[in-house]
Amino acid sequence: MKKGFVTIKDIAWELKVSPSTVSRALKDHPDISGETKRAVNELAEKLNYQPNAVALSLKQQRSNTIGIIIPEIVHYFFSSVISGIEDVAYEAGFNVIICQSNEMANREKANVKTLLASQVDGILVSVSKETKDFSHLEKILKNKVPLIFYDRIVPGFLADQVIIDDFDAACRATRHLVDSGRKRIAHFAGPQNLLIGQQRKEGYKKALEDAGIHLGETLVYNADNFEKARLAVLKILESGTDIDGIFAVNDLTAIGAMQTLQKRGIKIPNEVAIVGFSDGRFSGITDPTLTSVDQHGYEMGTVATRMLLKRILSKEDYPCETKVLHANLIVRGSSQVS
Amino acid sequence: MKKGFVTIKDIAWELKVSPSTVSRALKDHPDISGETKRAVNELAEKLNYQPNAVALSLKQQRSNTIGIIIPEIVHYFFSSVISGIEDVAYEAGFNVIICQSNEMANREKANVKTLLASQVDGILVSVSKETKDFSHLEKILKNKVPLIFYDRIVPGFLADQVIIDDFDAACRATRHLVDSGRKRIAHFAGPQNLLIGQQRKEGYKKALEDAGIHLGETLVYNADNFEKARLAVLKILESGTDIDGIFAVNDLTAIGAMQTLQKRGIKIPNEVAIVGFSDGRFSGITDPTLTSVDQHGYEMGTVATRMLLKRILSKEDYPCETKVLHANLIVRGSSQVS
DNA sequence: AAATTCTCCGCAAACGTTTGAAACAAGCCT
DNA sequence: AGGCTTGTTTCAAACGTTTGCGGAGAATTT
Repeated sequence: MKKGFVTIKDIAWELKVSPSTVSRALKDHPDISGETKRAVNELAEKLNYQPNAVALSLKQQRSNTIGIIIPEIVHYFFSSVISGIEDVAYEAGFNVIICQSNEMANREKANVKTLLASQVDGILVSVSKETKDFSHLEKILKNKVPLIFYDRIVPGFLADQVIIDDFDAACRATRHLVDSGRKRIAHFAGPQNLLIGQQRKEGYKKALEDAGIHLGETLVYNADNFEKARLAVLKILESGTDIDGIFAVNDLTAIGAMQTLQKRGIKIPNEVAIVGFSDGRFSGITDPTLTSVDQHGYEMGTVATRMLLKRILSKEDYPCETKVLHANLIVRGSSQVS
Repeated sequence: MKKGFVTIKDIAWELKVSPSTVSRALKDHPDISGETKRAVNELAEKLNYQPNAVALSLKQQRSNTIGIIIPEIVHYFFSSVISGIEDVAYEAGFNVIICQSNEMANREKANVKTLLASQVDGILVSVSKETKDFSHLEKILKNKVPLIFYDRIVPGFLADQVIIDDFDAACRATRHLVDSGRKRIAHFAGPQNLLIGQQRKEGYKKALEDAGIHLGETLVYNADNFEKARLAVLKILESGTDIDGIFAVNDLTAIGAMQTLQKRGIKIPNEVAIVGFSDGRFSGITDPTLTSVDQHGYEMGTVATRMLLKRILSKEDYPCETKVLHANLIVRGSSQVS
């Protein structure tokens, strides 16, 4: 009464039957007479009865809740992953608890603790950039809670995972530049201690090799944000280096490069074509619009969640799975001479 | 054992004491001898005991979880609100369940149901654009669950709320244009059935009146996205309407306007100055950078959560509160002749 | 008429934890 | 010795729900 919540007991008391009868009536158990069922359901409806999910969790040792650990929700990619997760989870009757690590290892550790204490039935993790030690993740498995990595995985860690084929996507992005006739394509690369940084660079190199363009790393620049891109472009211009295309590790970098080039009067895409990678929201608002790789965050969320639910609902153990999602190249104005 | 979780009973059994003793020992109850306490804590540590949050919730009729209903997480503003909420909530030992309404009324209704079933201790709501009927929100209060509105409120609904002073912010944004010498300032307005649409337009009109510029609504255009902004600008140019400033209802609109003007060779900010509103992520990557209003999403999240926690933790009832946050105008290149 | 089956329902235990009250032992005061 | 207090521990009930088992009564079979 206190909290204003109607319980099975309230209904039982009102109808002068036992709680067990009410429970069974509500779930259409064959042992209960039609008469009783009708009365119970009617009253439940009238009193607006809502089963207490907490009590249920305790009873059946299953919280019907899954936990997400995510680096930073403010990124378009990650928030679309969340949307995918939520949709599948709610569809299956699961709640979702979201924890942000904010790219900090100890925060991530605390998140794991929180989620385990909440008795989540499974956890989806994208590890923070800072995470070096994985004992907290091992603790998850030790507690027999299913764990799925999405996007940012831990190489060698035995768990299900769903990732983007960064290498292939980078390769196709670069090939697109090659196919449109570019020969001197630069790469603005991300940090090489991160897998995505490596993979995207390797994809770039592979595409060039395949095309018989032997540049090695002579046109690879270390630039993974707006400002660094600006500086890299200035360096290119000042050194008189000849380029006719740029494949950037992310959209912000691509946009920084594009603007700096434009300011110097260089025409995009005619003189230099540009391809970005994945940050989603920006590609439509630049001028010209930015060719980029669509990382399919939403799809990644749905796939990862389905893998998790499968683990949760299956009784027996089965080997770890890895799903590789293919990213699409979305060709827009920055690489297409119209 | 099954789930790999250590319970108080396991510890009790191992130490041949009762569960109650263990429970009290863990919370340093004075009734328990130092000897026992030490033994219990030691074993708990060793076995990696984690209190079962679900059992706790059931026992103390408090889940230590708060629910958030949010229109769409992918917007920068909303995701920063979430960050603010999370930080304060976790600080206070509360979990957070996030539900997206995706701007759909019936989805929002389902969210309320989910959250109530999860026995959340309080709910933070930003209503969807579609919501016309508020019975589901009333149900929250009927169940004596505290409810706080943030950003998108329901006028006349008796609940705590925290909002931005849109009127004032719009007024200051417009005044900034006036102060920099602009006389013919257009407003690209949002839908007038939404409060923010109205308020921002009124703020615009107020600033002009204050400055003795009597334009009425002659320069108000209905445009609240990238494409509509493009069309509105074309209309202005074709009709030969003279403008030297634009205050747009959001950043995307501002950017659409800016690009279209630039394509026609009009210099920003020299010929037309532009001010946007709030979408956060875009303002730094345009050329010139975009003057805009910072909505302080993170702060809104923290403030709203503190209000909620106060409600949850206080025993007695007190009148509803409304907190109005002031938004900052961030002056950048699009309105400032350097 | 007795034995069996069927229909419907309640009892009690369980999930993990907390907590008021009771129990027990030991030590102290009359 | 009986009555106190003091210190430590256990008992039992409770939170809301589910579920195996048993039981009462009626209907059916033998």
